[in-house]
Amino acid sequence: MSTPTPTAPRRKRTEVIAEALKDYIAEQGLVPGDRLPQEQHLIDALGASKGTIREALRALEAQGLIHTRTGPKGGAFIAEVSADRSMELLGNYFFFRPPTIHDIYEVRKQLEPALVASIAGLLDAEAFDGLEKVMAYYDHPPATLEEERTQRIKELEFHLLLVEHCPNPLLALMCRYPIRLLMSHTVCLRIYQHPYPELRQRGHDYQQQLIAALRDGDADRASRVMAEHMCAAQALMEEREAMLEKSFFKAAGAASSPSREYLALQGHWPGKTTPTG
Amino acid sequence: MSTPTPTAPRRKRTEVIAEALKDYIAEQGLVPGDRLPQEQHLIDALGASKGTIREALRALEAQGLIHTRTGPKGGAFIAEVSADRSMELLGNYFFFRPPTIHDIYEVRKQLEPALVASIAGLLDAEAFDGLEKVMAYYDHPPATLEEERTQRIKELEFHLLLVEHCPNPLLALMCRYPIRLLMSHTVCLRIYQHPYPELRQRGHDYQQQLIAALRDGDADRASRVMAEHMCAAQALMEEREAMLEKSFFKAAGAASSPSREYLALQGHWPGKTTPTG
DNA sequence: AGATATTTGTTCGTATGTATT
DNA sequence: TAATACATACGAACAAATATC
Repeated sequence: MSTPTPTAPRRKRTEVIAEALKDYIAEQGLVPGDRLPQEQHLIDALGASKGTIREALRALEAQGLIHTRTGPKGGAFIAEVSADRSMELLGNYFFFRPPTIHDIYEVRKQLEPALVASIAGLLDAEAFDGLEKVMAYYDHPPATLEEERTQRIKELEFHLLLVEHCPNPLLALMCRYPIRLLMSHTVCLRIYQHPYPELRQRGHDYQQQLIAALRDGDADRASRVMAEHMCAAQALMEEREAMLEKSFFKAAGAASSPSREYLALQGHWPGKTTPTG
Repeated sequence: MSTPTPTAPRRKRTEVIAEALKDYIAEQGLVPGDRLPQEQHLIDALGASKGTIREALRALEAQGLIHTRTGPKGGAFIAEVSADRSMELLGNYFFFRPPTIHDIYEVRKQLEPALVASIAGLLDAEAFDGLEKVMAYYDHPPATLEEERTQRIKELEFHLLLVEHCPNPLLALMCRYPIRLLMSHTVCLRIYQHPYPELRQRGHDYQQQLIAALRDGDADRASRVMAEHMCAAQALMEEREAMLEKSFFKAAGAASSPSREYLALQGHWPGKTTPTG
């Protein structure tokens, strides 16, 4: 009864085990916090060696599905995949297909109005308090370029705060991701490093109107304000992007991230363990 | 020298290696198709054992970042993460936060009008041909319940075809995912198994109008048609969902996925609720 | 087509690290 | 502190796949 799987390229034992574990989780209805059988048990039950089992567990861990602890009472535990982890994984998809500023705002423009509509009437005093606290970071012109950049990031955090209250998990993640993209987008970081009084001023105004609408529980008005806000921001950002492209057209060396272990691949490795018996 | 770093959970060697490899990929500017150093080289360069290296590679593979081949000229190759893989990983996030039909349509309603606007004028004869070929599956009332379900799936495929032509990768993925969700959503599958002449008829009409608008390269009209289409579909689906919920309120056994290895070993699995036996 | 070399895939035995009791 | 239970890591050997001759 060995289904030959016509075009299948002979799946690795590790993959099969990983899928078996996933199925097991679904089948048993395991929920976050539950523990998987221990390594030795899996070895016996699946007839695979420790190495293979561990590779499978590593694959699940990379997907954020489990995390492991050592010691008694340790083992592999089901985890609720975090939004951060999911967006990190999403980032891999876009690594070789980087969205442009335009692409990102095209999505924000569609989704964030719906987002605020969905949370109108759901915010409590604490939520409004948090929003206003963030807005305080940019209710005044920045004194330095450093503050300029901080203000831009805080403006984006304002939007992330809104997402927190969205009852629609799908809409929430889809709103969150473009915002995170902007926070780390190279072009944005360049744009954010230049003075841009208009962007701050108009953004702040819109957000005040938005809060007013949300306080009234007026979903439609909130939605309209956000739509305008997004359109204005898109226009300003794209205009700014074009300006920057013209002004310096050379590829500035990317902000050098601190050198890490991979440097060993090029020669020098902090002699950790010399495995010379 | 009491507790070295109380908050640091002491990262596993495997994780460190996995990150090192990721950094290496970024630093070296490797692109899909490029090969990573072979196992033995990594073992030497990173001073880790074969098992550890392999676990790290497995983690990258689970993320869709690499795939490996055996034999001469084999090794670990950089892969372009596929949309399918990304959506699979996204599925993990929503596993414990399942969006409702309403949630899904709320997103589709916002995004798909923008989608068709973005592809107006970009479709060639072949593209229109493909769209009409799919529509042929449901240009007539279904004869059987089986055909009923097939027609619903084909309608969704129509939308997936549109996505293929979207130049905005972010928008494309975000349109694709809700559609895939509907294709596998348990509630949808229940809904799709019941006759629903109106849904088919109206959907087909809208799609014809949509194609006409796209042929004219009229982004605005295409967008409006899609918006109406989505609103109508949402209303019909939610109404239908409510009906079904009333009619039978028991959880029908989910369509069991094809038996995998673990089924053969099911006797060996421990029960879920075995508290520290 | 068949032999061979190269490279990953899998297993086993053992030792170490870490958290619970 | 010691004993225990569990994951983590190492290394050597062997198996399987596949490109090349």
